Amino acid sequence: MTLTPLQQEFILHFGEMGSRWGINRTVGQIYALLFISSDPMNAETITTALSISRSNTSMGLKELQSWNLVRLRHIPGDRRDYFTTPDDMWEIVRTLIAERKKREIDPTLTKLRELELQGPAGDDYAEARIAELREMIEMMTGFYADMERLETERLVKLMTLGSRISGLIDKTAGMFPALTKRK
Amino acid sequence: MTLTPLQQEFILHFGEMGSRWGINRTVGQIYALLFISSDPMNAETITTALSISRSNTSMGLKELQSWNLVRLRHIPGDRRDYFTTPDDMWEIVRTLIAERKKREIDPTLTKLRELELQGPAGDDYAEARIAELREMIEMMTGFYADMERLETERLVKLMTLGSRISGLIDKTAGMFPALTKRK
DNA sequence: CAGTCATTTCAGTAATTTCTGAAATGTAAG
DNA sequence: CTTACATTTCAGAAATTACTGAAATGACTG
Repeated sequence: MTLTPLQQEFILHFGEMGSRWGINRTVGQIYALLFISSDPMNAETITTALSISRSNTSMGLKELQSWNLVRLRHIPGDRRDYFTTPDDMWEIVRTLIAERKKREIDPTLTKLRELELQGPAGDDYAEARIAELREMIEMMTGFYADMERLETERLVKLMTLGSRISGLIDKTAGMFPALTKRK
Repeated sequence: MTLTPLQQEFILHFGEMGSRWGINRTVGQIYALLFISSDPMNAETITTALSISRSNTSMGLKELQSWNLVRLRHIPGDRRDYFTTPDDMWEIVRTLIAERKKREIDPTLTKLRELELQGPAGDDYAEARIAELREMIEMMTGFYADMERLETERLVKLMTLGSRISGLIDKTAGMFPALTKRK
């Protein structure tokens, strides 16, 4: 397994970015390798391609599976596990956002609700800030949930609307009067 | 400086989440403390409130300043630096997204463009994947740039529109025929 | 069911990150 | 210019995270 210079550079970059993305270097590299490889790969191939230990590969793949970022494949007559990333880029992005939300936002939303349930703590400012933060997160996760339900086709349309979105939003003021009342 | 149980729990949670958010525990705690405190705080107060070292506070505040997440304030007759978080939650969210984009996405976008400029590397699949990834990132950052330009009022409207946006998007097909042609 | 191959687990080590205390630097006031 | 803080820097210690090799487990095959 030899990598082209292009693959090398791409993989090394993902490794370096890993820490910023909340994964470690090897996990980033494994993902990058699978992402730019047309065919599924087994653990042994990954191990030699990246010059890491077999056990490291195993743990990295486990991590990627926990993120739902890789697909397990099998080849007839070969009992090794093969891995790929989805072909569809939108599927990848959706998974990534969903998983990050699950790890980075949901626990905090839960905690904030918990704190509010504990009732007045005699600290009006803190309580108000916590409520405000919770409301903000709820609004954003609510919007995300709506977007998640849209088919890719419509999502693309929305994203490419650009500045025309502005006028569109205003038009809705008349269509849904209930929306115009803001606290 | 004594913290209420509510403050304590909130701060500890932010500390624990810190690593998932790409900051360390004390940076998370300092931010949390400032966020739920009505008045600006100086480094010494933060240090004792969180039971950390003065130097750690200094470094943490530097980090938060590099993220643009805190504001420096001064009190007449007091030459110490005081820190707060913005009152406006939307400002906080905008900053957070902008900074994460800068750290987590922009470097990769740059690298991908760089790789494409290096010309054909004789690996069609990898090249196609890299181009596809770049296009996806460009579409999303482009959309983000558009959203960033919207005033908060309109952004709130859009976010609360939610799935009702769907029908609206379809209507635009007639309004802007150019948009309907997708590759 | 014995042998072979694939994967996982795990204890120890290596590498990295975070934190501290002390010293250095900066800064305003007298 | 000196004193009195305030803040930053930085080398080493502490804590955490990542990685490896060896052993254990699992799973198919003949």
